[in-house]
Amino acid sequence: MPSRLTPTTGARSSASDTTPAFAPMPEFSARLIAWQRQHGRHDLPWQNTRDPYRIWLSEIMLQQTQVSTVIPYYAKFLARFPDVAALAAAPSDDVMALWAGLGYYTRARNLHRCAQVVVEQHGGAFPASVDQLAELPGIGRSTAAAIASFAFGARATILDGNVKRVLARVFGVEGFPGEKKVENAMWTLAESLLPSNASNAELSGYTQGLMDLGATLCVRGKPHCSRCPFAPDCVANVTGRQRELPTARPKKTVPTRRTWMLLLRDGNAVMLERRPPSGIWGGLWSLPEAADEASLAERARAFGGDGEVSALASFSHVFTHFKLDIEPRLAEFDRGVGALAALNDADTAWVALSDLDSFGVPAPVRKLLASLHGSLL
DNA sequence: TAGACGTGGGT
DNA sequence: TACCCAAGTCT
Repeated sequence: MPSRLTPTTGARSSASDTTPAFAPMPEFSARLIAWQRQHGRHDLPWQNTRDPYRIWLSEIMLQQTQVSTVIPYYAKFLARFPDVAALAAAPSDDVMALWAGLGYYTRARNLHRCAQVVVEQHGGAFPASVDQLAELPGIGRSTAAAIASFAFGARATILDGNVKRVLARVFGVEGFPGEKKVENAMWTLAESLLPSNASNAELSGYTQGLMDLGATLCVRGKPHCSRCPFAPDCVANVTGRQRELPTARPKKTVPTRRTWMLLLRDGNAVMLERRPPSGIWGGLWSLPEAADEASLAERARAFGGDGEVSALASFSHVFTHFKLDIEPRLAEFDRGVGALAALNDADTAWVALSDLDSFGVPAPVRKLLASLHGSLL
């Protein structure tokens, strides 16, 4: 029986609800499972295991982050924290230091908290249900489904960027998927596509297939439709609208902020300051900042310097939602290495440039310090 | 609910 | 170069 792939507009009960309902494709899951078995990815570092800890760790790292970026971090974490108990027992600063450079640092704080909750409230074993998983810090609806599916063979759908792209194209879902209304429609569609009578292994393969199809064939730029199992039925392929689906995010001009950073140096050591727990780079160690040149000089004096600062090359760092112009200023300090440690407190640390790896430092700040380290050698 | 929240890779 | 955005969650 050929399936209907066009939107059945106006099929909803409410007349004011203009969201099109999409007819399910009965053989969608079977086709996807078969494709995944033969053409999907089977050798990623977090595959070929049912260990919820390893699966959970990978899923958190993979949130908004590409596979190639995650791989080295995943290896580092697993080597240092082989199980959830080891992670739960670690000092927060160690977790942040290991996460530094991966971005979205709330994930690291939630990762640590989640490990502690699993140990203290679940006896060290991750819960098997989607609902219980979704109650844990840092685990939302999609990640809960991924963990439950991979670790326990649960019947639950993910809805990540891959799935949104696949659904938008195959079923012709219009509208920016970041918009709540569109996302809700996609959740409903994704739920309707889940296989009804599948084994645990098939359900894991189905979930992996959704990700693999989006990541390897149904890619953003130029999808490889000739190899896709859904090509004959895909709305985007049939109508040549691969470039228009999914609907792009509305353009917005990103504002620019400016900050002055104090590079207080004493010999081979620099002073780091702990950032507040929330906001950009929350909980990381960075350079002391000020909103203008004069305030920075004032801070340098407060730390015991003579107020003389020299300009280093300015640079900018682009975030998703704003651009940050950074004005680094160098101030020399001369107390001698032995006296520096006595100046440290919970939020201040004099650190040897060679020891930066043991602190969680934002990527652009790390680069700035690395260039200084290089120039001192 | 829309905005905050990083970084690096692809085009 | 500049722009887009990736295995999303939280508030």
